[in-house]
Amino acid sequence: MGRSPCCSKEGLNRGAWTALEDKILTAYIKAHGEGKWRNLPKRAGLKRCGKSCRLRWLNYLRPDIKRGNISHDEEELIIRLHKLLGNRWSLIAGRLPGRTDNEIKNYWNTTLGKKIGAQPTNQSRLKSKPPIDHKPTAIEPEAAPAQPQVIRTKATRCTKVLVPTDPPPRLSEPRPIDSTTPQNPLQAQPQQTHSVAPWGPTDFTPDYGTITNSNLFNEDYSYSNLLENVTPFKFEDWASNDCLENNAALDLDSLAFLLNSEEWP
DNA sequence: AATCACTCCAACCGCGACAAT
DNA sequence: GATTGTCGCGGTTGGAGTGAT
Repeated sequence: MGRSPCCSKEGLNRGAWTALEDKILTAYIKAHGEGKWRNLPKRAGLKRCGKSCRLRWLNYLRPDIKRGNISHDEEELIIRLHKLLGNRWSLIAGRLPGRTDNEIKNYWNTTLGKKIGAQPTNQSRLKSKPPIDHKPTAIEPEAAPAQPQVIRTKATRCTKVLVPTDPPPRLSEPRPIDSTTPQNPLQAQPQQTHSVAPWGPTDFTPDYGTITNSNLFNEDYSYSNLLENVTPFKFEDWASNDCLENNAALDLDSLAFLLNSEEWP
């Protein structure tokens, strides 16, 4: 494609961030919000490139970040989601509140990859080292498939969202799934990007075609994300949360079903 | 105590996708 | 439709920390 570098690297700090830089970045984002990463360093007075600022904020400075001690539940969820999604760390991280894609990726490469006998993504560094002390664990699949089926979802950006002033009507009944509706909402749906919210102000017609595999997961203003924003849920109860009385809930139920399914790879 | 081997994780890099022009 | 700018993602690397010899 031929891209110019994201920023001139001359005169910029690199490597580990100092406490002062962290403080400046945090203060700036608290005052002005996230975004406009390219201009942020200049405005904030940081000698860093915008990308670096973004990464530092997202992976380390964000106030909602949970650090360390990945619980057994989280670990299990990561493994299941990885089976389902492959190395889509951002999507996996999206289902683990407070965890970052980088953290999950690192955790996978250093811990889980060995635990479940999968190839770490960082093969160049680990290829010469066989997994040490590889003992079966409770979460280890008995016979890992040679080629796990991975659904290649695609996260898309959705920057323009029309949010109706009225909330979507609550559905009293789940929509019957007809023969043309994929049983797996993560599968077989053409990629769609919404320029408006999936419901209309007066015409809310739930459809698996409007909640797609991508916007089910991405962090944009997707329907499911809006619901999450209204009622944040913990992943432990994400499939049973009462606030999800609509097709987003169905999608989450479907996902929960898939993750719990023995047949799913 | 010194050295080596290895692990872990923060940070960097390159690229693709999308929006704006 | 082509080009340019920006953002976000996944892969990779550097180096600090730690354990083994």
